[in-house]
Amino acid sequence: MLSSIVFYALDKAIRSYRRMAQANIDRAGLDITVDQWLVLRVLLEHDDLTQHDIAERVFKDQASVARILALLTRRGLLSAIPLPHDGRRTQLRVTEAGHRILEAVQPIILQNRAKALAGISEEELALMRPLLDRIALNCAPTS
Amino acid sequence: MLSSIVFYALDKAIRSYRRMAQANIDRAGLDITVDQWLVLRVLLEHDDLTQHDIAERVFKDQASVARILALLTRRGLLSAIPLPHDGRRTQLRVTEAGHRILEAVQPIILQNRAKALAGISEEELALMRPLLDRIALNCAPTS
DNA sequence: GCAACCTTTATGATATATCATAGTCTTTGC
DNA sequence: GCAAAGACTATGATATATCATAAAGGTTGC
Repeated sequence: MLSSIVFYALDKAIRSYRRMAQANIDRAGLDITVDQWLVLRVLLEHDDLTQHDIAERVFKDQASVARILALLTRRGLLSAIPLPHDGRRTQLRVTEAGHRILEAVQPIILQNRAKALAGISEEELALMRPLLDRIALNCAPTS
Repeated sequence: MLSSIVFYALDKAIRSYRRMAQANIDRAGLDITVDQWLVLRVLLEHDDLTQHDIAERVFKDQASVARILALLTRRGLLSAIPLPHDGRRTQLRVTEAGHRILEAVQPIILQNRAKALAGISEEELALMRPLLDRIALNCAPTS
């Protein structure tokens, strides 16, 4: 039965990609994880998000985001300045070091994607996308 | 660019599925994780595997498998009897309690898969499979 | 038989995933 | 304005992911 192994293939594909991506970042001597990169990337474009907002965008848990933000801040890739109008939140800004590492990682990410998708056409990707979205939708808590 | 978001959709689909699957197992009052279930399921059919063999089958790390096995044993779902011909290894056998929980989880897994794939045809799945396999192959360390 | 090598397992360190909850701050209803 | 409700962040507990390595056992060459 095909359905019984689709999830295994899905899991294997995404895990393989993540391992390869991380290995290539490491190999370039860049000290950042794929997940940290993803969050930092989001903050580059939106610096007024709550942890919950960030979590939604990167499809993670708020608790995971909190810990990733703490790590990014500890590593000097992110600065967190208290917001005057809300004592709970902080203004998150990618630092200079953060910008540098984002720029250094960017071409590696593009290479990784190209390598992962070698031999797959845009048409095939276009076929796959709605199916993946449908699975996510089918599994969503509210549905 | 489609390629830039395929991995996000992939990640989201598999994470959504895993969350839903775990939630349904929890809701049924069954105290086991999806990963533990997966490993236990493999051991049901093959009880002569090394941790490395198991890791390959479930696409995990040997270290992860070692910890999952320790947990399964600690919970009484698995028994580990030293093998006489190799002092490093043990004979892993699913216990009675292990069999019971596997049987209880099985129908839930089937429901989960059905729910996740609602509205997707076998033909569409058949299209997706080779693409996922191709991604995994493209990302494999040796390739 | 022994040394070198290989296999297998266990574990330390760190990062992430998840749930639950505590602590703090803000908003809303009245 | 105050109390209740809600929003936001931090953190504890546990599980998994990954790399590296230690520890122990097995195999091979000689």
